[in-house]
Amino acid sequence: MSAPNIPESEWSVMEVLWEASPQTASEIARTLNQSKGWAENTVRTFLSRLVEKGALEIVEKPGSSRLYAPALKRETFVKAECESFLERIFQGATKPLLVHFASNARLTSEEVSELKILLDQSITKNK
Amino acid sequence: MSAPNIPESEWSVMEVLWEASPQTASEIARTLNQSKGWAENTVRTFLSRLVEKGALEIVEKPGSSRLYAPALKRETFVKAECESFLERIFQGATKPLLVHFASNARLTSEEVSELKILLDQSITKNK
DNA sequence: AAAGATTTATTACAAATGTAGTTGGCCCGG
DNA sequence: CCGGGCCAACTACATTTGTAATAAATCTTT
Repeated sequence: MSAPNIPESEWSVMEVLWEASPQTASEIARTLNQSKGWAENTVRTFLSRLVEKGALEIVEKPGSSRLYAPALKRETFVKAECESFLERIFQGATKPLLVHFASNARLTSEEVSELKILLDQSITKNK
Repeated sequence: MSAPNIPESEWSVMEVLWEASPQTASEIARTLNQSKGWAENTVRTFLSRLVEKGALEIVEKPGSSRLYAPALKRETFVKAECESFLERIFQGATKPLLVHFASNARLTSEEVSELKILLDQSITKNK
């Protein structure tokens, strides 16, 4: 099961749960009311949609409110989003993307060193 | 005027015009029919929507078909898309983004050298 | 000028997204 | 046992996106 496609507002809901889970709907709603000003029912709608899409799981707690938790790791979603972004904007070519972001980055020299190591490792580990 | 938000299919239309412009609707439609299988009217719909959004300009040619051309450079759109992506997925932090893509990249050593130079330049040019 | 071809404009319509409101149960404190 | 609250389910409704079809205007060619 790969990561389903998730629109922006639902993504915000996921973030809350990746931060801490499981949580009840009203906990999540409270958080998002603060950060986004969304009404409780709005959040509940997003929760349902996310469950339908298989992005969230419900933990039924007999006798008390349900708990929601991510069905997939953030990693997985990030990977999917990155791929589609790369495809969409840079025609799948990683280098121009790196050029773009590297040109606009503000990095410390430690960060740069770290990235250089990664780059070296990425040298044609093409076989 | 910053870049309007453009959905995926409209983006494809833009790509055609960034490749070569100006072009008539039917030329564009022919191209996209080949690459995407879209009907001529579909393409014409996207063209109108893009004009409304201010992403395309019409060059009226008295006595012959109109020509369409991008109102903004691809660059500008790419920049906007990149920013929102960075924000959305990496909370605005460029380094993790670079790490992600660098880790998955397949690059030649020339490309790596080039990128290293860019990285060096990005070292705290913070003042 | 009439018919056909081509362009442009208008309209359609379903699915997805953003943003809730309303209704029906169930539990708790009087 | 009754009224409030909270939770879950269902319904609502405007916009945007994807995907055109149809109608109207225009140009072109006998």
